[in-house]
Amino acid sequence: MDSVDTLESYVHELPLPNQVFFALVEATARLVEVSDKYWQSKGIHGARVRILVEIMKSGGSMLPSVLAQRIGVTKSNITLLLQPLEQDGLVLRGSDPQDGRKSIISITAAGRELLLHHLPDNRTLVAERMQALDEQELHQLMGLLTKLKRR
Amino acid sequence: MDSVDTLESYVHELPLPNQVFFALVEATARLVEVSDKYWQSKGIHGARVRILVEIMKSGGSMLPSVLAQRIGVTKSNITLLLQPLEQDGLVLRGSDPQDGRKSIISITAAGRELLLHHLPDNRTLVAERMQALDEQELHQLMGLLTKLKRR
DNA sequence: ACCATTTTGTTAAGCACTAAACTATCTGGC
DNA sequence: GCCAGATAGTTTAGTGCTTAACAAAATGGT
Repeated sequence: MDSVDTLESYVHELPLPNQVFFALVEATARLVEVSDKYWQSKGIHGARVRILVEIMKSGGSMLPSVLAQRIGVTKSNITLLLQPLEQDGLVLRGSDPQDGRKSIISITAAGRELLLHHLPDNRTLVAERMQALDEQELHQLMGLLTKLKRR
Repeated sequence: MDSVDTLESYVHELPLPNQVFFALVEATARLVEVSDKYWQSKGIHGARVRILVEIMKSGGSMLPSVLAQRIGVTKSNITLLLQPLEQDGLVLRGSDPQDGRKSIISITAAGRELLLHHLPDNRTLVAERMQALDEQELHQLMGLLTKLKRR
């Protein structure tokens, strides 16, 4: 078996772990697309919504740096994402009296309004796409993903 | 229970399908990062490797348009991805004598070389990160993902 | 045989993100 | 109390992708 045959068969005969990897990527991409398209259709920037949600989870206000870490983007990106949010009055920027470097970002009434208005629909939409799995299967999947994350 | 409490609890008490959704996104992002970092460390553009693999899967040559569809990017992106591949001599652009619009992209010996040299390592790396799951669990996960994709 | 329509690929402009360099502020060791 | 280093956030330049407008070539109905 020369190298040509080796490569040819190699790209076709995928080991199980790699098969699962590609299946994960594909399945997730489809679901993310559903969610993204929702926000897109409403003219809302999905990543900005995640900021609002994260602020809510932290009790209504938090630092840009923590925000960046939680959401998994760079601090420079957070700067760029916060600008229009502030402009649109969805978040408010305060300053930490103890530390002049820090900005305390808090969600406004308008920000909460946006979440209240759109988040349920978005989540329902995503949940609908998961209906292929029943509750027991969802728990099973959750367990496997948790295990995968832990290693 | 006023709207403030509603939103506050809402962001914390995530329904199971949405929990699973976020777990999927997170787990997949980690795995993709592993693979991406590999190509990055080798100074190779990951998306371009996917093109080479896809050409191999199609028997050594294919059209840019089909490539775009298989890989899941736009045709304009394929144009941009193919340019450096051609420049580096990893693919070759031929023309279809039957249809002057079409370009037939084929992988070169150098392209095959690149795959032979790097693909096994990359796949091993990804597979290692899946070792948290045994074979039975991998089959289980694969089954759930397939079911999820089908609907 | 001709022209409207479709298809293939490229070009141009723009968007979301990153990495690196920078500014401003704070901290700890002396 | 000072200053070297660390930390928070911004700015700038660049990357990878998309959408929209485009050019070239093929197709099909009349």
